[in-house]
Amino acid sequence: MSKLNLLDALKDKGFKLTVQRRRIIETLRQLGGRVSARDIHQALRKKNPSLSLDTVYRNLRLLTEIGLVHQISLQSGAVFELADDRRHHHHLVCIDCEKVACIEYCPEFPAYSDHAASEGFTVLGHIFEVYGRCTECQNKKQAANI
Amino acid sequence: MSKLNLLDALKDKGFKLTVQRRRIIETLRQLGGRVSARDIHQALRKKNPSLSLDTVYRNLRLLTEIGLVHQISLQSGAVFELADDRRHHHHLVCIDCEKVACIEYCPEFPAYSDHAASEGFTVLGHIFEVYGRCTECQNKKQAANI
DNA sequence: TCTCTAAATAGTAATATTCTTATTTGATAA
DNA sequence: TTATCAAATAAGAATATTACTATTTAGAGA
Repeated sequence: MSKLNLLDALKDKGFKLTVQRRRIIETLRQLGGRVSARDIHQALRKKNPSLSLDTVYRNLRLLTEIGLVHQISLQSGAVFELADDRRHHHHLVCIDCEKVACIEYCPEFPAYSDHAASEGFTVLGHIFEVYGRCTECQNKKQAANI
Repeated sequence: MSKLNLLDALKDKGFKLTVQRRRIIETLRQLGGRVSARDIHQALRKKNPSLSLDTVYRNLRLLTEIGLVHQISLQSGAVFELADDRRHHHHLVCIDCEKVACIEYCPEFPAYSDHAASEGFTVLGHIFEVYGRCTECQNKKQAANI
């Protein structure tokens, strides 16, 4: 999804195109993947000192909920990335070392939208994260148990 | 999964069976679904004043990561429930009114474990949440736009 | 363009969650 | 049973995230 389409998508769903939202999306794109709310806030504060941290959080949550942004929950806090830079995907998080790997898989939309419809829900977005152990941490674990 | 099996599962994965863990699991069962870390902490404080809130958070995260507990991320904070009380399931969350509905669907394990394996990951658990709008909030939204 | 209104924001306060470090404890093996 | 040690905990400090409220603003329509 291009930048324009992102803004269109926001508008289509009935949300306003505020300057803050434009800037947050722009910054998500500029900084690349896996940035925290604080990262975005600090980057934007340089030129727009009045930007509220609350606004960053509020919009990241909104963008996540309507599927335009991916959220990755690490122990150290949440990080985000635009959902449009590559094919829709999710993440593997190592519970020992916090390493993140991309997983080229997404729970298929039709598979659960039917269930959602039966509950009267209109689906907008989702969060899907897989937890496990990476190769190195599995080996460490085994070595410790010898 | 019965209570004993839960404890066995913890042990099998190499985690210690501390009294705090037993009590947290026991409380999750007693309080039923969708309790917050604070709920659990307060319930246990009555009889065990020294229990640390940090311990509750740490264990809820661990239990979630290894798939024994479900986490639901609401705007007001995260709530949890044992994964064993009924068939494995997930949740629909209304982004307007925060209503939660159960969705009898889970991204099938084999479908993504292959992807995970190719990255060298051993899968332990996952978080899957669907965001959307419930019937009432869709109607409100439409009424407002007339 | 001007007005109007619900939605969004800024600033700050309040909570929620995680981190740090010294101490305790479950599990293992002698 | 006892010693040992990595894992887990308690307590409190530090961050992360959300809530509250007065004010501003995007978008719709006159």
